[in-house]
Amino acid sequence: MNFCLKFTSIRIDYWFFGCKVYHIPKVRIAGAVGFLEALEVSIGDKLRPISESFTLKDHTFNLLRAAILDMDIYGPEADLRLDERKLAESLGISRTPIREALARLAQEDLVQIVPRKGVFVCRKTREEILEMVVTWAALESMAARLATVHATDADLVALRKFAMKHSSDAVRADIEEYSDANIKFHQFILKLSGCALLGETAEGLFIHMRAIRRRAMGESDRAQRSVVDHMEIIEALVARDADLASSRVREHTMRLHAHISKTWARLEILGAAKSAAT
Amino acid sequence: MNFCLKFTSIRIDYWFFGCKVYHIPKVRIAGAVGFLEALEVSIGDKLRPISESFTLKDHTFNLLRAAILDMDIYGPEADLRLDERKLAESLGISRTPIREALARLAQEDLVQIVPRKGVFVCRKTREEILEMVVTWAALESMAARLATVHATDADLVALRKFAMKHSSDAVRADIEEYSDANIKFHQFILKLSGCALLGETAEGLFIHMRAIRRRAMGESDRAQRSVVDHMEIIEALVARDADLASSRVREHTMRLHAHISKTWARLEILGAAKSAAT
DNA sequence: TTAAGGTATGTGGTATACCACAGACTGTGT
DNA sequence: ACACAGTCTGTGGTATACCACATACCTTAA
Repeated sequence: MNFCLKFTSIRIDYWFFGCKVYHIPKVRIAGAVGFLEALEVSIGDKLRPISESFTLKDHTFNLLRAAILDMDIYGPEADLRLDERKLAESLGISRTPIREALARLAQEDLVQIVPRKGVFVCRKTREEILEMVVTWAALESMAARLATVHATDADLVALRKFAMKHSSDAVRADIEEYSDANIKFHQFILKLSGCALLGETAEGLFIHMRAIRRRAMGESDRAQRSVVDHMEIIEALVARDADLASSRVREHTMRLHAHISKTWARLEILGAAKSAAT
Repeated sequence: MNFCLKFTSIRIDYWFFGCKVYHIPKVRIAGAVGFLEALEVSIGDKLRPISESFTLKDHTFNLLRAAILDMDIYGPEADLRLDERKLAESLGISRTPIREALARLAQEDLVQIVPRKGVFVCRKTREEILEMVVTWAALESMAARLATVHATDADLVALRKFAMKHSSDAVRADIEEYSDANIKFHQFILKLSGCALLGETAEGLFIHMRAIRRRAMGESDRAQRSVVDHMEIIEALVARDADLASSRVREHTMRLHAHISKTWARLEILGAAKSAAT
């Protein structure tokens, strides 16, 4: 007993505002059993819109972005140079899509393109990092304010559960683990705001913030303090107190700001070398 | 009597962190008068570092950006299509730098590149605009908070002077004029924060906000209300009251949010059509 | 030995040719 | 009339060739 899938036709006949309207035919299953002839199964259900117009430049962009995120940007021996031709060769594609990806990365301030000199991954100066922290604080404190209105009780329960689950990491001084959870906590709040743009805007800062938070977390008793702060933030959200939630989030992040401002001097030096190279 | 400028040499001999260290020679002015031989004038003072590496792609980027800003994006008959080849022809350059400029614009969400369909200027949906207003409010209210610390008294005097100078525009219902001044007022506050990134981040939203504010300004008595709000903001800044300044700025911008939310239905329709086309 | 000049090489910038696909148009058999 | 299929043109995507400039290196004359 065998089956034969027979397509009478699959054609694109109409376009509606740029969206394909396929003619999905019924598939007749012609087999040994007569009454199966009548059985018609639409395969349309199993057809996804295909990989929506995959392009090398987008792929390259995401690839490079992820690669930069993984790099130890602030390591003393980090290779900050990106060679278009080498990238092209190792990816097995031409320079064109790579250049467009790099152009986008440059727009995001992730890399700096210096004509006829090279493409360099951007290291941020201490001042720039401090400004990122401030901007992050601005976004997240607004997010907390909105969250007191838009978050459901269930959301907040989930947030508290998440925070408590990971508080033990901080106690165990499992920095690496807690650091990731910490970041997710803040992204959680951004999401609860119901304003996607807040999260998206913060996302651009996030790449650098990730390295920063991780580094700061290990210093002094910041992890323990962080746990307390987070709990207080949750309390304010649960109480639906917009002003309180907003200011607690802001102060929490600005404590990171103060910490960096006081503690980190080395970055300033690195930054100075970098800006001199510009 | 004639003079002859004789360059003994202008050479680039050393490179320091990518920065040229020129050998700027002394110029000997050889003329009829003997003692002029001894006179040495450095022409180094008149040498600017040349137009720092001008590139077509950057130029095109700025050009297109400005052009889009000038467009009546939300007009019913606006031509949202950008044709790479036509742009290339009218600018007299090839497609390559244009594509890279477009890639950057796409990264800024100013245009949308649809493979094999076209490049389209992005119209924002009403929801997206509302989110931009919220994000703007977040940034500017933080800026106001910082401004209470970082702005000098002179800065605030200048701000007040600026606001008062243009308040008459609002009274005269000179919307176009006042609208521009209004935007500058807000950018002024962002600048006074001393945190450049806040301003830069807001700049991305600004292109759309400009069209929005202008449009909203003409509706109901928003211009008059705006003048009052601005003055109250200035008072709070002068009083160095961070919480008050911050919340007044936020509430001022969120009033725009509420206004748009209530009033604008047409954009929703336009937006729907646009997103259907995606 | 030193410094001015020439030269080779590597880099990003640009122009161009060609591709695959979108989607409208035309024809053709029923 | 209508469904179906072939075809043609326009679009962005990609590969490639070549350019001008940056810069290290070599040559040569003082």
